[in-house]
Amino acid sequence: MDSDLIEKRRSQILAASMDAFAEKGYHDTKISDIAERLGIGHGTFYRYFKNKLDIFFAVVDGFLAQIKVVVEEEAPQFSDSVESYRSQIRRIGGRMLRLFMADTRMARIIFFQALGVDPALDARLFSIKTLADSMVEAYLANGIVKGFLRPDLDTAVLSRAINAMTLGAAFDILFAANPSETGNRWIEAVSLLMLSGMAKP
Amino acid sequence: MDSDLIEKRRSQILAASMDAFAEKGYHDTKISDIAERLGIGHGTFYRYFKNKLDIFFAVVDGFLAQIKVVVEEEAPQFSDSVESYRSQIRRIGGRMLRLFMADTRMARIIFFQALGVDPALDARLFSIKTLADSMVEAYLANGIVKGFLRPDLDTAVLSRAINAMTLGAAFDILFAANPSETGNRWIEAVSLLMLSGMAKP
Amino acid sequence: MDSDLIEKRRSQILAASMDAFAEKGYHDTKISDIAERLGIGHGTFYRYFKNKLDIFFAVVDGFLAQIKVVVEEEAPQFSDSVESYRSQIRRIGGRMLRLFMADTRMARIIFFQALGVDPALDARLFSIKTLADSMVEAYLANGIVKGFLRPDLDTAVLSRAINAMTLGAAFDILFAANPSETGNRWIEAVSLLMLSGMAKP
Amino acid sequence: MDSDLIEKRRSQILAASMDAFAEKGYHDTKISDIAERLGIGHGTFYRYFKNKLDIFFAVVDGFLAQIKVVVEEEAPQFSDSVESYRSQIRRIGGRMLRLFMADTRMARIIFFQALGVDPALDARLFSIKTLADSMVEAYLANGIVKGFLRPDLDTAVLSRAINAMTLGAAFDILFAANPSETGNRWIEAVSLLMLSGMAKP
DNA sequence: GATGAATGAGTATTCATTCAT
DNA sequence: GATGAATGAATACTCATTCAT
Repeated sequence: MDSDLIEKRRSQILAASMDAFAEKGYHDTKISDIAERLGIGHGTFYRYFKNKLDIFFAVVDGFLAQIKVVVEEEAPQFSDSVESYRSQIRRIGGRMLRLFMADTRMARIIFFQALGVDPALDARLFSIKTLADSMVEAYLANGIVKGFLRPDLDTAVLSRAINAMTLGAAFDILFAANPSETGNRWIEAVSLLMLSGMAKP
Repeated sequence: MDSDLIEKRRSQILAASMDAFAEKGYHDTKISDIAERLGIGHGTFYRYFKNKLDIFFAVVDGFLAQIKVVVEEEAPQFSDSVESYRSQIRRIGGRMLRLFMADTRMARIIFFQALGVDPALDARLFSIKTLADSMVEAYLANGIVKGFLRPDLDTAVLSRAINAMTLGAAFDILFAANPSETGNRWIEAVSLLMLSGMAKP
Repeated sequence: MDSDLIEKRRSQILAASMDAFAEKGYHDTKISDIAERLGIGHGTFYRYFKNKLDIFFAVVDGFLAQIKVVVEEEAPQFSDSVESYRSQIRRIGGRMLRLFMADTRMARIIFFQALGVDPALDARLFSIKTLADSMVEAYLANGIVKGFLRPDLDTAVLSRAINAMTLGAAFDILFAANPSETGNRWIEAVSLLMLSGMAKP
Repeated sequence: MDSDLIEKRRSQILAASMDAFAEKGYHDTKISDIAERLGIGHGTFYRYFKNKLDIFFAVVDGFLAQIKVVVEEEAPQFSDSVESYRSQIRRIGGRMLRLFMADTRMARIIFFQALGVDPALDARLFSIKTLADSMVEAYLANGIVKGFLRPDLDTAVLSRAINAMTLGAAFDILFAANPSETGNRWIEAVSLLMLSGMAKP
C-alpha cells in the first residue's frame, strides 16, 4: 500500500521533529535539522508537511488528541461514594500522568515550547484546557448530586484548580528522579487534599 | 542627576517593550517596534540595553523580583492555629493574585511567551518556582509542628500543588470578566479545599 | 508503429504545454502543471522532452516554422503591376494573420512570453524576423524593377516597417472582439497606406 | 537634505538594476547581483526598494513616464497642411526614437524583458500603448478635418499601424551600427510611406 | 548622547531533474 | 515504458546589531 509508506514516512519525520523541538524549541529548530536527523534531503520534508508550522501543529495536536481521549473516556456519573470517587481520581490522574511520562519530549514541548508560537495553536491548547475543566466540573457536580461532596463547592473554580494541580504534577514528574514514584505521591497527596483537606481532623 | 535620566529612559523602554512583548511575543517583536512606540531611533535602544534578549530578561525579571518579594516577606512561623493560617493563605494568595492583576501584559508574557526563549531565563523562572515551593513547604511544616495540620502530609508534593493552583488562579483571572471577584472566589475555594477538602463532613 | 505513439504523446504534451505557457508564462509554469493537465506522471514528461527549455523551444519553434512556410512559399517576382501587388499583399497578410488567429495561445506566447527566456530562442525569433524582412524587401525590389513602385524607396527600412505593421496587426487581433473583421480592416488599411499613402490626392 | 541622499542612493540602485536587467533579464538577475555592482550589502537594497518586482517596476515605469511625456506634449490640432504635418511626424518620431537611443539598456529591457513578468506591469505597458494610439489617432482625425488627409482613412487601425512602425524603428535602431543615421532613415521612409505611399505616381 | 544607514548572517521554501521500481 | 519519491541547488527577504556622524 502506498499510503502505508507515506504514513510511515510521516511518522518518522514526526518523531524526528519531536526530538528536535523538544531539544531546541520551535524557533531554533531548522527544517534542515529535522532532515539531517533522518538522513534525508530537506526537500523531502516538504513532500510530507506543508511547512514548519504544519509539523509543529501535527506534533502538538497528536498529543492533545491523546489527552482528549483520556478526558472524554471517563464517566462522571459513575461514582456514588467518596470511596469510588477516590478510585476514579486515582485512575484518571494516573492515566493522565502516564501520558506525560510516556514521552518526556512531548511534555517538554507542551510546557516549554507550545505556547506563543501560533495563535491557532494557542487556541487549540486553550480549548483542550476548557474541555478538561468541564469534565472535572461534571465530576464535582455529580459528587454533589450524589451527596458525597459538599453542596457549597465553587465547582467552576475548583475544577480549574484541580486541573492546575494535574499540570503541576506533570511538570514535576518531568524533572523527577523517579517519575513513577513521584506520580504516585502526587496522586495520593492530591486525592487526600481533595477529599479531606490538610487540617488536622 | 545623569543616572536619573538614564533610569527614566530605561523604564520607558522597559514599558514599551512590555507592551510589545505582551502583544506579539518575543520572536515577533522587532527592536524597531519598541523604538517606534517611543518615537526614538532604534539605535538608541542599544544605549540602554545590550540586546533583545537583555531587555526580555529585564522585563521578565522585574516581575519575578516582585514575586520574590511577596514570597520572601511572609513569615511561615507566624501562624499557630487553623484560623490564623487561613488568614495567612488569604493574605498571601491575595497579594500574589493582585500582582498578576496589576499588569495583564506581564501575566500574558509569563504564561504565553516567557518559556522557551532562552535557557537562562527558563532557569530563572524555575528558580523562582523552587523558591515559592520552599516557602509554601515551610508554611506546611510550620503547621504540622504547631499541630494544626495533619502530620502525615506530603509537604514536598503539596507545596507544589498549592503553587500550581496559584498559577491556575492567575491564569484564570487573565481571562475573567471580573478579575477581582474571580480572584476572591479562587482564594475562598482554594483555602476551603486546603483546609477542609471537598468531602461532605 | 512505436514512433507513432511517441509522436502522439509528444504532441499531447506539446498541446498541454502551450495551454500552460499561454496562461501563466514560462517561469510560472511548472513541469508538474503540464503533467497534471494530461493526467500523467511528471517523470513521464522527461521521456519526451529533454527539459523545460526544450519544450518551450519546441512550442515556439513549431509556430515559427509555420511562419517560415508562409514567408518562403511566396514568389516575390510574380507581381508586375500595382494591382497584382495589392492582391499579393492581401493574400500574404491574410495568411499571416490567420496564422495568429488560428491559435490565440500561440500569439499570446509569442507576444508576452517568448522573449528573454533564453538567448538561443531570442536568436531564433530574430532570425525569423530577418527572414521575413528579406522576403518583404525582395517584394519591394521586384516592384521597383517592374516599375510599379517608386525607385527611391528605402527598401531595407520599409520592409522592416511593413513587418512591424504585420506584428501590430497580429497583436491587435489578439484583443479584438471580432478578430477576422479586424484582420480585414488591417489588411485594407495597410495596403492602402502602402500603395497610396494617407495624403489627400 | 536627507531626502537628497536617499534619492541619490535610489538612483544608483536604479542604474545598477537597469544594467543588470538589460544584461540578464528579470528572472536571472539576483538582488545580490545588483548589490554587488554597487559594492553595497544586499540588505541595503531593501532599504530603498520593497522587493525585486518593485525595482523592476520602477525601472520600466521611469521609461514609460518619459514616453508619456513625449506623447502628451504634442498638439494634434497644430498642423493644417501636409507640409506642417510632415514636420510634426519628423519631430515626434525623432523625439521618440531619441528616447530609445538615449539608453540602449532601457530599450533592451522594454523589448526583451518587460512583458510577462507581472500582470500589473503588462497592464501599465498596455495603457501606454493605448495612450499613444489615441494620440496618433487624434493627429489623423485632425488631418482629415483640416482636409489634408483622405477622409476615408481607418484611423483606428492606422494609428496602431503607425505606432507599430515606431516600435519597429526603435527595435531596429537597437541593433544598428549607426543608430542616429538609421533613425533618420526610418523617419524619412515612414513619413514618405505615410503621406505618399510607395506606388510610383 | 542620539540617530538611522548599512550590513550580512541566517532560513524557509520551491521545483527541475533523476532514477529505482 | 511510466511513475513519483527523493533530492538539493538556488534565492528572496528579514532584522538584530554596529558605528560614523
